Amino acid sequence: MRGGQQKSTADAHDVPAPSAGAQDVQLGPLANFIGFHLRLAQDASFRAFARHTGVKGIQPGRFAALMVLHKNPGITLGELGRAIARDKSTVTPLIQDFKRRGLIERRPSKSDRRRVHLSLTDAGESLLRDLLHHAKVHDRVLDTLVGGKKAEFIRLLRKIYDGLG
Amino acid sequence: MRGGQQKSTADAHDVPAPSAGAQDVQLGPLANFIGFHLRLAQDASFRAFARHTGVKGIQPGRFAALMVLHKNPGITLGELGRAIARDKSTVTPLIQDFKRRGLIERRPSKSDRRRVHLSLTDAGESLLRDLLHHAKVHDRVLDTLVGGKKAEFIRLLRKIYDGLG
DNA sequence: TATTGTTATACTCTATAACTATA
DNA sequence: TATAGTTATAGAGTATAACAATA
Repeated sequence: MRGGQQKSTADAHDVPAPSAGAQDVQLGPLANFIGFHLRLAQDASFRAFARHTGVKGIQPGRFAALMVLHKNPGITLGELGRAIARDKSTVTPLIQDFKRRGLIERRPSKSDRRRVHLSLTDAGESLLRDLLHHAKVHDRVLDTLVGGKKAEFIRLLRKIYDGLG
Repeated sequence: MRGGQQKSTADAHDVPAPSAGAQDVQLGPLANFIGFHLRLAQDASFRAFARHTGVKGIQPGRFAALMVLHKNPGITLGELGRAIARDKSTVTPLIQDFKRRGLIERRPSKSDRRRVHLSLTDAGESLLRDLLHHAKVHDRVLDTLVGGKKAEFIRLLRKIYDGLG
């Protein structure tokens, strides 16, 4: 949360864990709000993921973008933005950064010269594979925490973002 | 979430909904990652909440801080930071903003003159009640989406942030 | 020496608006 | 007129480090 996010937490002191030291703090109605717990869980998940991959300077949002590029070679900037729910003006600098790092190729469309088709380079694919490994390790921890309820849990999460969209 | 969030979305054009227009986009392993869905759900929830309360310039993080202040009058800045999992240097400007808006009172501790005890003013309590109303409306939507699985769902979210902390 | 809170600073993510070039 | 992408700019949220006051 994507928010707002934070700097590289990979080598940071020790970022306070959500709810750490909050034992003696009263939460009131908050404790019964799905949105509140959703925020804490996402925050924790983000930080944990960043501990794995932050070293590479790639955070969850970037990772998702790379994955979309991998699975949809030739996608345009606008399509990518819609896929990851970000404005095109947010996607442009992201793409520029990827380009600067040699992770993607830009191929101008022949049929519509306004468009640019994007795809991962070998370096991009390689980095993605590496990130995927870390992401799997990370998500295995989440899997363990969620236990046998994973399918149900994802179904509910999906209902939330489909329902609120 | 993380991290970084966005500007007041209350009166914005129409913020792209997560996964909107992503129908034809392939997600690959992402589709099976809890962390990915968690991020989308939190993003959607955040935006929906901001649609309700963004007008007041209060977003989920602020709301949570106000609630903690309400339920724990006299709490210190550091304690508040630990409760909402944010560094003290993040909390200071937050508190200053609350103060500027007349939402809180600062009472220097007698026993330890480094500390400052914080509590909501009448205006702060009033705003909180108002926000609480909006939050309830918002969370009722989430409740509906999640259906009878709410307790289980919150339990899993809590396991995630407790387990990753 | 250690802790509380402030300040200075910097970085990431995000968006709106205005623009260029195409269509 | 409408759309794809860029640029300029701004704001929110976050953190690290250095600091002053106090313990």
